[in-house]
This record gives sequence, structure tokens and C-alpha cells, in this order.
Amino acid sequence: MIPIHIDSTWKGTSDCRSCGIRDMVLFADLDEQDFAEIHTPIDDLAFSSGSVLYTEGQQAVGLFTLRKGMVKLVRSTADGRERIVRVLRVGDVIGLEALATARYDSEAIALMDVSVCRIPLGVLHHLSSQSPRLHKQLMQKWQHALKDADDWLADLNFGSARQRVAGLALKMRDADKPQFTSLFAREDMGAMLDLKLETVSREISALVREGALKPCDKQGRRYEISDESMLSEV
Amino acid sequence: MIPIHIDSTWKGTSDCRSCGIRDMVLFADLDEQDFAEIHTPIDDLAFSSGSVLYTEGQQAVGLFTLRKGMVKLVRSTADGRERIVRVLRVGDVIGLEALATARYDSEAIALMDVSVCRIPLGVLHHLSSQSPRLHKQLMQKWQHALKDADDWLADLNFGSARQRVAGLALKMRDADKPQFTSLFAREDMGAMLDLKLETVSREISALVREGALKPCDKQGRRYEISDESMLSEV
DNA sequence: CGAGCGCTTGACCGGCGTCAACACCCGTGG
DNA sequence: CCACGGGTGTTGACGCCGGTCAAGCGCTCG
Repeated sequence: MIPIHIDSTWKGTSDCRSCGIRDMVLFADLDEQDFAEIHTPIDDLAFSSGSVLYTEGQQAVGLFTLRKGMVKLVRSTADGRERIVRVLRVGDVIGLEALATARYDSEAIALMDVSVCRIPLGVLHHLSSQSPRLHKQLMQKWQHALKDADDWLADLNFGSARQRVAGLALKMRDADKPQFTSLFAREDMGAMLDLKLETVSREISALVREGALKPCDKQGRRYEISDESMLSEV
Repeated sequence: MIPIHIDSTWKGTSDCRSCGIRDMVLFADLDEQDFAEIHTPIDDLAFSSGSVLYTEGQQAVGLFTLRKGMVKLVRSTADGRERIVRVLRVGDVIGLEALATARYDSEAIALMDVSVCRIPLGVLHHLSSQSPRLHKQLMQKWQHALKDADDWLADLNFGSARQRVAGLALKMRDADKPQFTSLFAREDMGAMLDLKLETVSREISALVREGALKPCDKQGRRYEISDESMLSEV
């Protein structure tokens, strides 16, 4: 197993008004009056690949907005194996459930070097009662999280190994460069798709051999989608 | 395939103040002042087994609270098969996502005769800005729905056929009589667990043969759990 | 340059899917 | 009241996909 690092680095406090991805995030619609209601600083944090943002059941101080990188949400199953329920990408909120229970329902681990901003629970509780704009954004984020969860179940955990791997490759396409896609360590992919790592490896090799994917690096992380239709029909 | 009935019966309007399951539902914490803000009647509806509450993508007029019975949430997958993402039970909210988008993200079908009350979107939009008590309940419901979705993925769609069937039997235990559990048509169970109906049937038969379950009816719907530990370890 | 980790590939086997026959329940109609 | 038929659950035989075990390779980093 990979050793657990909990090394986060404080990178300063955020000025949300000038956030580069503000149109994607919780504070998208806030106005000056709303910002004036934020009395606690919002920290900008960095986590290195493999480090744990929080663990299952841990007391929560805030939730996170993912600014760079990807994060996996992990549940430990009854028989001790680890199951990845979904992976979050830039703009997603990490740990929404803390708003309701002040605890996290799963474990969040950085899949690469990530940067996040951490919004204290108090800020959100205060603002969501004051600002209908934030209130609406919160609904959107809840709805998106729930739909995402159902998508992972319906799209990626159904059908043959080939279908699952192809589905994951399609889901993980870059937002800006849709001909490229990011995959993960084979063991992680197995935990996402309920397959063994050898099976994942075999299916990827087959997709490359048949011309659906083309590897961009030597670690098996980045691929170019050379035949999209081959992936989507399977 | 089962023919689609859309026969709902109007059973009157609800007086939420005297609701029998009020402590489980959205309106749990409301006070007189809150109730006074409800200007649209809340309808009490009945759906017969197999009928559709709403379809995927349909324009929403409201969301539902399940008062009696069970409802399955169905997604149609890319290749046209139907996938059941979870089943909702008494006290659960059906169609929460409509609050954010005014559309439903999946199809909801009654697994037996059910009764629900339908709360218009307008009532909730109005109340959630007025009442911090409802606001808090809404958060709880969102969090519960998300956790439920993750649970279905992590607990029931992982591991051997035996583990999945045993897990479903445990999850579907009666709230009041925990030694009894409700199962479903074998094809539905297959769509929940990503198994073929023959495999489901075989595993249930095996669990009965080995003494973990005891059938209570002749249709294979109700079982008594005679050895809980046998189900939970597997 | 060597050690170690992760990815790939092969051989084999078992669990689950497939196809098919049969049993049982129940509603329908004679 | 019983005969019939369709729908659903069960069971069996068989084959294939994916799991298991194991060896080998290549990248990366010390």
C-alpha cells in the first residue's frame, strides 16, 4: 500500500472576487454585499499526490473547492477492500456532506498534486441564510454531486470490463482538449470499476492495439482518443 | 416488459401537521408560523405497483415524500439496458434534484402500491428562504440521498454475486421487524446488483438451502433472516 | 547502475452468463 | 369448479469472461 502523507501546504488566503475559476464554484453569483458577510479567511491549500484531505467519519472544519488536479473519494467496504466511489475534478466541491453533519462520509485522497481552497462551515451556514444566490448555488452543487454519484453507478459499474474501461476513458476526457484523457494507476482504476488491475491493464492494451487509444506517456496515464466511436459503442 | 401504467389516484390534500410520519420528513421541524407560509395545497397521491411517478428528464412540478411502499430509481444506460440506482423507502424524498433544475434525473417507478404526498416546488423555494428549520432539513435530505447513492455503489455493487445478494437482503430489512426482509422481482434485483436474474435466483436458493434465509411467501418476496451473521460475513 | 515498484503478459481455473427446460402461481374463461 | 395459459421463479448443462497466480519488463529514482 501507498504510505499516507498528510502534508498540506498553506499557500495564503484567497481573494474569491478574483478567483480564476469563480464562474464554476460556489461563490459564482455572490455580489459585494455577500462578500462583505465573509468574516473568516478562506485558506488556499496545496496537497501533494497521495495525501489525504480528510478521512471517513472525521470531524469537519470546512469544505473544499478543487482548483487544480483530481481527488478520489474512497469508502472502505465491509470486507476491508477499498472502493473508489467517484473522482472529483476542477470546480467540484469536496466534502459537501459536512454542511449537514459536520462529518465526512468518505475519505478524500489527492490523485496528483492538487490545490484547493477551504471554506469554513461557519461561513457557509451564515451566508446560505443571508444570500439567496449562495443558496441557489448550493442546491446546484448538491444536485450535481448526486447526479455524479448516480452516473458513476449507472455508467461505469455496469456491463463488461471492456465497456467499463472505455466508459472511464470517455468520462475522464480533458474539458478543454477533448481528444485527450487521463487515466490512473491500474489498481485505482480497478477500485473504480470493480475489476482487478490485470483486467484493466489487459483491456487498455486491447483498446490501444485496436486503435481506439494512443498512449501519450510511458506511465500509462495520458492517452489520446483516436477513435471515439469505438469507445462509445463497444 | 411490464406495461407502463401512469394511473395515480388523488386521495385528498394533506394536513402535514398531523402527518403520521412527520418526524421523518422534510417538514419535521416546522412550526405554526412556517405552516402559515404554505399557500399551495399538498396533494396526497396513490400509485399502483408498476406505475411511473415521473420519467427521466421530465419537467417537474414538485417533489414527493414517500409515505407507504417502495420506489425504484431507474436510469437507462448507453446501451439501452435499465439500471436501478437505488430504491427509496418510507420517509425518503423522491426527486430532490427537481429543486435545483426543475427536471428529474432518473425515472421513478413504484415497486408495489405506494402512497406519497407531492410538495410543489414553489412551496419549497418559498419556505427554504423563510425558514431555517426547513433549510436545515433540506440539507439533511440532500446529504442522506448522496450517502445512500454512495452506499449502493460501495456496498451492493462490489464483490461476488453471493456478497451482493446477501448485502441487499440486509439492506432491505424491515425497519420495525429486523428479522424480516423484502426482496424484489429477480430481474429487478439483477438490475440493482449488476447480475443476471438466474444468478440472483441461484444465490437466493443457496442462502435458503444453507439456512441463512427462510421464505415467508411463495412469490419469493418476503424472507426471514434466520442467520444474520452468515449474511454479513460471507 | 542497481533496486524497487508498477505495468504488462501468459496460463490456468472458477464464477457467472447463456440457453433451455421445467415448475409453480394465479387469473381467466369455459 | 376445473382446465388452460402466461408470467415468473428455479434448476441444469455448458462455455466464456474475468480472476488468480506467476513471470518478466521498463521506468524512475536513489
